[in-house]
Amino acid sequence: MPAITLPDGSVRHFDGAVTGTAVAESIGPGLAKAALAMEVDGRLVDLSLPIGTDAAVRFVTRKDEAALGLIRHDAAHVLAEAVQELWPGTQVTIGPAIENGFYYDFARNEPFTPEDFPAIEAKMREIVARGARFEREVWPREEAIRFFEERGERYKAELIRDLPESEPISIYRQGDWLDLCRGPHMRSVADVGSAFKLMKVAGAYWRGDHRNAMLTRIYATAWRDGKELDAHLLQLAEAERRDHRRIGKEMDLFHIQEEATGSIFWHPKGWRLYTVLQDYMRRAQQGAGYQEVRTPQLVDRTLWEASGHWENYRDHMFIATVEEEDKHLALKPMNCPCHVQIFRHGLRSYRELPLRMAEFGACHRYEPSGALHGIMRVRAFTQDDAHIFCTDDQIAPETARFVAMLADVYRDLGFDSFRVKFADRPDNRAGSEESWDKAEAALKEACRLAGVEYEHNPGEGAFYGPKLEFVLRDAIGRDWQCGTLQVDYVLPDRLDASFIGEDSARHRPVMLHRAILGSFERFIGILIEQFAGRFPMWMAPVQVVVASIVTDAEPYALDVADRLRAAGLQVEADTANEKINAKIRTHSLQRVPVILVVGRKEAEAGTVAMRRLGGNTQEMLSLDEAVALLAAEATPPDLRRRSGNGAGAPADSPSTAASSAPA
RNA sequence: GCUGCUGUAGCUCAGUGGUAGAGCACUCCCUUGGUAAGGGAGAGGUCGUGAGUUCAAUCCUCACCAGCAGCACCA
Repeated sequence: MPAITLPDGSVRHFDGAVTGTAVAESIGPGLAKAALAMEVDGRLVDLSLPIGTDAAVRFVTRKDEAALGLIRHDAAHVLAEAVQELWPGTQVTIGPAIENGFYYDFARNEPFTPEDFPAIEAKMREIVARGARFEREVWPREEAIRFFEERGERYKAELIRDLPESEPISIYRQGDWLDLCRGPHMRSVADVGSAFKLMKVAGAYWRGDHRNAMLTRIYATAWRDGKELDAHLLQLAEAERRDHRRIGKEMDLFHIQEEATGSIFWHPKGWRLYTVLQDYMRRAQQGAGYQEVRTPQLVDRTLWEASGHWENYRDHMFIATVEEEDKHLALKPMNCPCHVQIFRHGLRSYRELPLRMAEFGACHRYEPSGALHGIMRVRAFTQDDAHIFCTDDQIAPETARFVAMLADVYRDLGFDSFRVKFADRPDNRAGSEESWDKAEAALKEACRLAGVEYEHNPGEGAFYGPKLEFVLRDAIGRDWQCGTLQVDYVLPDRLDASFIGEDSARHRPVMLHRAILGSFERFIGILIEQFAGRFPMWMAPVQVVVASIVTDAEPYALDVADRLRAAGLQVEADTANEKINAKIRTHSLQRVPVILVVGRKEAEAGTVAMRRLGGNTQEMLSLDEAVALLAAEATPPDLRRRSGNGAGAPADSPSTAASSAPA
């Protein structure tokens, strides 16, 4: 006599086990028609599943977000059926729903190409139109293995073999086709609908392990209706429009060429961006009590052996040798061992702790060729790195202090919120279990005291310690992991760092590795995409262009540019033999935030006609007013706070620069 | 690194087994124009690199390099 509790709190009683379908029908024909699956006590299951005991039931309809996962998973089955119908002999493996869609990995000698997509999509639509019902069956394990092996589906057979004994072997049929699957599924393939699209083909290792065979994967996107599909495709187009590689080219910020793959040639405008950001970070660090240092690029392998990096990352290090000396020097892949060298140069007192040592550390790592990506993933990069040498007791306050600094920086750089992840011990790690216990507990406690809430990210810590990962969300909803804070008991021990305590005895400091941007290269890539190249005034590589209308106004245009330059602005004068329309167009496409137009009128009156990027109106200002206004807008947010902008201005008053950024 | 795709002018791209084309950008000339492209002329490429097939290769084959997508990696 199961009693079914519905989300509105009402309870329905049934004589004996009852399927979800029957429950839905008892509620009403509308729901019976709309229900795709149900949640029984919070677990998503097939409507056909009989409910034998009291339970809370919620029906999932197409309106429900949860329908997305079902549609995508069912669509994956439809894709697999379509492919096997078109190319018999292709082996199926797995095909999960993922963010925005699904994929299916196939084993086939001949890989698929996008040219195959129309045929596959047509076949999928045919299968959806057939509308076969999903039927779940539970098979004896041995029979299932034999069945798939006889059909030459050795991957499926392997999957079944590796399922735990307790797991029932469930098979879903859709018409003549069937697949091993945990479920749940909707009622029939017709529920998949038509809002799906095959996106790309790619290789993928069987079970994600690079030692295994490479399968051929088809990615697809699937949604509840065509409108959602279109919105998603639009979002992809938007991401492409913002691609930092495209914008970097368009705005002449940087380039990369074959002779230095993975390293960046920064052009003047890109380097301007870089130095503005670096200057800002330098001020932020000074304000937060860091001491800046600079350490060697080339360091003998013995130091990397001592630190443990040689053992773990030797293959990813650039090695330089000198024939006369039989020495192996490594281009430093990171800064921490060098910072320890400064720390241990001379006796340290507990009075010096916490000691915050910062470096814009230029590092080189031999990244695998397939990992390189524009300026986001490179082989030569500069970290906004720092190490805090402190005692156990100082971990919590230093964590709080760091998180506060990081939040300020992110806000100034145009990111209002971030998430935190807690990454704990990885499989491949240095240090004893005890030290890991201690480090993880200390970091957790520090988060608690600092009021930092985090998600768990198991097994993703650094090899020497657990870490907090700080994740930004950009203007179009993408996440970027940038900041990090890592607790390290291992390195101070390996490199024998110590300080003299109050008790006159030697003690080991803890090291906190931390970064806010991560690397300048990657972060600038993120900024380019975040702003789509339309930087706030203070970051813009060219802040103002003075455009003359007629030759007579040329001397005045040059004067105006000089005045702005003297006020510290990045300014260009455009006195080319072009119409003003063409100049406006050129500099708007270059995403220059402010264009000052000067003709005869302005030259005579000592004024400028100001036009802002994204607007199509002009404002007439005297030259003095314009210089004062633009210089104020171009002031970095931290300096604006410092100068106070008048007494009593709130520290976090919205910046004019930000408000002038185009919508 | 793995799988697949791509590589032609500064940029975006077309094209052919008989040694190349467009638009934009660039240079010069005309034009002095008031808020997203004024007109004309010119210059610019050993078709990623190296081998092979062929009477003949930018085009076909192979290798390498680089880029793109995904996977794997990311101290």
